[in-house]
Amino acid sequence: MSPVHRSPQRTAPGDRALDSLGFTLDRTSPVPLYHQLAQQLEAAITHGTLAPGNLLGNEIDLSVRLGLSRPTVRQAIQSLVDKGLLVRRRGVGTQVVHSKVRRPLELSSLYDDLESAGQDPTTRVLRNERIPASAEVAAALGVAEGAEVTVLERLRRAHGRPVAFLCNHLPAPLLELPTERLESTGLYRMMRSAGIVLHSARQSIGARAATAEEAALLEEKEGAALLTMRRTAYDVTGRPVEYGSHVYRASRYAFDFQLLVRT
Amino acid sequence: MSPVHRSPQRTAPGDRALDSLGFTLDRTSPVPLYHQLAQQLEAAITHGTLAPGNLLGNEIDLSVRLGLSRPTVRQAIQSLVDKGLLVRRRGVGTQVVHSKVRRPLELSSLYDDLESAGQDPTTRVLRNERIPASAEVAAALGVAEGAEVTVLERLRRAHGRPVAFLCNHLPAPLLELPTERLESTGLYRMMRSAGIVLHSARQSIGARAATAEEAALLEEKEGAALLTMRRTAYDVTGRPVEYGSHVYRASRYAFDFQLLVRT
DNA sequence: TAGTGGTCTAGACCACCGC
DNA sequence: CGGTGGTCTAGACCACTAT
Repeated sequence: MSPVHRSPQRTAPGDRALDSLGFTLDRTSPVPLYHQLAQQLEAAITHGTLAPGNLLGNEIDLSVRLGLSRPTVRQAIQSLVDKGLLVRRRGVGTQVVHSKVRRPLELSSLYDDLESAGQDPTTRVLRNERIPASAEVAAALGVAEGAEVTVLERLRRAHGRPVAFLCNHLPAPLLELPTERLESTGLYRMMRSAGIVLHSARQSIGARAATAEEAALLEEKEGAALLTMRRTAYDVTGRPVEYGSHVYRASRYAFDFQLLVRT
Repeated sequence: MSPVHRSPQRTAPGDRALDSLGFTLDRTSPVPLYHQLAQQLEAAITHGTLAPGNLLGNEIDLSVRLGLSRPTVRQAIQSLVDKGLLVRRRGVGTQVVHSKVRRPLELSSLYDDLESAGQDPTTRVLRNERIPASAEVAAALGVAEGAEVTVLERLRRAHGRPVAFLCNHLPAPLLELPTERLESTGLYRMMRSAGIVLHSARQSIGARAATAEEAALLEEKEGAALLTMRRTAYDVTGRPVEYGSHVYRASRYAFDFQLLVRT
């Protein structure tokens, strides 16, 4: 006479695939329970164990089966809804979204710099010095004109061919940027390990024709279409910590990302 | 001997500006309490009543003062953290982010089509008919090649001058798209009022040189740099509902948005 | 050490959906 | 109508930060 009664395995397509999944929760772990659950659900979705359209089963049953409270289960589910992997509908249930929708995780070039820098693509530092801030840079970084800033110019290659020219400015007192580490580690990783916690960035993506210098550097013809990106990044205190001005070879690069619709 | 004791008004800069704010909560309203609170907090931030750097006061006090439970207050605060308006730090408190960080709400061209279509910018429909799907369109929309799709070609102007050429394909059975309504209402609004609930979109932004036809249409020179955007939009069931292929005059248009860093 | 947000529990009632 | 997620409560203990 258990308080929970599992209905006789409904084999209708797209139903309760969760029943047979073995979830393991470690209450001694420092990882929050809702996060452990979310990770395992996400893995099950990624591996196809939880197929698109599958219902997750109602939250009450789920919490009883897992030995968790309902709010904790909801928190796990909510995090996957926020990632776009699950959809909740009142009166219906929670189901896995169809696969086409969730292939590229999201984000744009900030992610690119943040994670994949110095990997498959190689980056060569062309310039790395401290100079007085120009009016434009000073305004973007919120420092006084003439204040010392670090200027960085880098050429990024993929498969041996140029992809982008990156110019970045940072307040000089913020951190040291030895060229060797920059080439192997990537700018954002270095900022993070220097204790700088990023909060957000404002970006503007545009296009224009290549100048003669840009063309030479990127192995394009003068006047070729280039993709441009300007960005100011802020840390959690709201202080601007980086101002970037990048140009990409449009013939070899595009910004790919996913948008979730705010409901 | 009240269980909560309010420390003597600290007047240090950036502290407890919330004390004097009058929040009104209506328990008979269909609007959730956490949402009412979030809206009023957001308004206070937007109007500057809650200045950047201001601490919000701890969640326990706040919930007592408002007559709400702590989880409800947390839910309100969390929604503003997700929007990038507030920052929480354990052991410190919750504070308003600095203003530069939060100027443009976020989103890119999906928002543009979703909200601002048919407003200041005017849109002229150049083509609106039903045709058999090409291989490319069929693949993008997940329909059979040759299935009936609606093709839309529009020219968008701002301040009387061309800004973008928009080409969209939709599964024909999805909805009716009378040209007159399209020009006044915008595509996404029409989809929404037809009961189509959007979930997400995959986008790719690139650049290339203008063809002769595009140049003529957009009042640019042949070979001028254009910004391009390709997008597939999905509804909550994961079904593709729109495939768009847009070109923008780079000299008069850029994608502007804010990224929040996933922590 | 005191104060903050982070996590978690065990209930409750309601609104919406599909049958 | 029964089942689902949506909202809300009133506690509890823990981890981190600053002083």
